[in-house]
Amino acid sequence: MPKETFHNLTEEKKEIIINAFLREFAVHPYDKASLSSVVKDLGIAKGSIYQYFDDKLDLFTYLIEECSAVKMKYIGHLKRRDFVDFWTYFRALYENGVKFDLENPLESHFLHSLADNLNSPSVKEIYDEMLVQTISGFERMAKNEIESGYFRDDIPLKTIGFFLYKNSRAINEQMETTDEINPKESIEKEKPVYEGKVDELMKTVDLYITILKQALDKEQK
Amino acid sequence: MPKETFHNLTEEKKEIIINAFLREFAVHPYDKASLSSVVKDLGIAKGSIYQYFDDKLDLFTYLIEECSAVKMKYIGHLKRRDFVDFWTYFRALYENGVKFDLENPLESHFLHSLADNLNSPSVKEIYDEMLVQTISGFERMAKNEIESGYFRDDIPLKTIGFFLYKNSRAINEQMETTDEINPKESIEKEKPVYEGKVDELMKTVDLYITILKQALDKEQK
DNA sequence: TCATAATATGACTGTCGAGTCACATTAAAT
DNA sequence: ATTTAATGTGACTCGACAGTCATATTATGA
Repeated sequence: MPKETFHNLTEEKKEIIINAFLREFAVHPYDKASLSSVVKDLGIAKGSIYQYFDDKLDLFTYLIEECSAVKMKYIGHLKRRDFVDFWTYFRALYENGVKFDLENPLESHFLHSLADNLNSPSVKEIYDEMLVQTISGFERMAKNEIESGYFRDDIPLKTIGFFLYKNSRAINEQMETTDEINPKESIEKEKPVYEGKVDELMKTVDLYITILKQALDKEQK
Repeated sequence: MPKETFHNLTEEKKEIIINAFLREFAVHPYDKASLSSVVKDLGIAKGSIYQYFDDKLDLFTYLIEECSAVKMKYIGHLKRRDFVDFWTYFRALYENGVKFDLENPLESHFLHSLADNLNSPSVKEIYDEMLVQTISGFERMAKNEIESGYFRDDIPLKTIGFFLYKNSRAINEQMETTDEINPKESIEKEKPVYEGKVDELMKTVDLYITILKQALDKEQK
C-alpha cells in the first residue's frame, strides 16, 4: 500500500510517476526492472520512491491493483444474463477488453506482461492468486451453462473451467506467436497492442468460438 | 558448444557436473541461476567451468540439447501411421513422455522449466525457435488429418495447429494448477514429477482427448 | 628424470541495483 | 518571524554474480 505521502501528491505528478513505472515493468520482468533507472529518467531522487512506497514489491502491487481497476471499468459490468448465450457473452468480453487496450495501452501491456514474471516468488504469489480467481470465474460460468443444459455434462467442471481459461488466453497468444501483434514493440512505441488489429483479433475470437462451441455445447445445430 | 576439455572428462564427472547445473536451472530461472553457487556445491573452481564452456549461455544451450536428445529417445520413434487414429497417437506421446519423466526426472523438469525463462533475450530466442518447431509440428499433423478427411476443414490450419499445441500444454498445466503435481517440490526431492500420478495424468489426457475430438473431428459417432 | 602441455584454481575486477540515512529544502502552523 | 512538520535528496552500504587471469598442479612423452 502506498504511503500517505504518495496520495498527497497532485494527480498529475502521481500519473507521471505511475506511467514511468508501468513502462519499466511492461518492458522488463520484475527482477530486471530498475527503480534506479526510472527515477533517473523521472529526474527525482531514489529516496522519494521510498517515501511513497514500502519497497519495490509494494509499488508493483499497487500498479497491479490500479490497472485491474481500470480494466474492470471496461468488462466488470458485463453480465451473462444480458446475452442470448455464453458465446456472445464471451465475445463481448473480448470486444470490451480490446477497447480497454486501445484506450489504456500502458495499463494493458503491463497486465499482459504479468505472465512473464513467474519467477520472483513474491510476484508469483500475487499472480497465482489472480489466476485462481480467473479460473474459478470460468468454472462458475461453466457450471451455470451445464446446469442450464447448454454445455455438455460428461466432463468434470474443473476440466471445462481450465479448458475455457486456457483457450481464452490462447487467442491472444496465437496472435503474438504468429506476429499479428507485437506487444513489446507496441509498448516501446507507446501504442496499443491491438491498434489496427481489432478485426484480426475478432476474427480469431470467432474462430475459437466456433471450435469451443463444438467442443462444449450439448447439441450443435 | 562445450570445449574439448569438457569432453575429455570422464563420463562420471561430466554427469555429476551436468546434473548439478540441471538442478540449479530447474529450480531457478536462467538469470537467477548462480554458477558461483553450483561450483561451490560441486567443490570445483569457478574457472573450471570456463575451461569447459564459453559462458553461461553456452552451458545452458548444451543442457537443452542433451535433455532434448534424451526425450527424443522416448517419443522420437512414434509415428502417426502406426496408430489407428490421431488420438491414440496423441495419447501414446503422453504415455512415452511420462516414461521419460519417470526415468529422467532431472532432465524432465529442466525442460519443463524452460517456459519460465521468457525473459533473458538469449534464452527466449532459443525457446522461440523450439516453439516454432513444435507448433509447426502440430500444424503438419493437423494438415495430414484434414487431408485424410479426419479433421474438419472449415478452420484455418494455423488455428488448429496452435489450438492443438496450447491444449497439449494445458493438460500438464492443469495438473500443476490444481496441485495434482508439484514440479518445484518434486525437483527438490529429486523425484519424478509424475511419480504416483500417472493414472491421474492419463485420465486428464483422456478427458482432453474427449473434448478435442469433439472439437476437431469431422464427424463424431 | 626433465620438459612441455593440459588442466585446475580462486582471488580479483567490474557492474549493477535495492534500500538507507543524515541532511537540505519547502510548506504549514503559531 | 519563528518553530515545527512534511517532503525531497543522492551519496553510500551491502550484496550478488559473470567472467578473468596469473599461478599452481597434474598428466604426458621423450
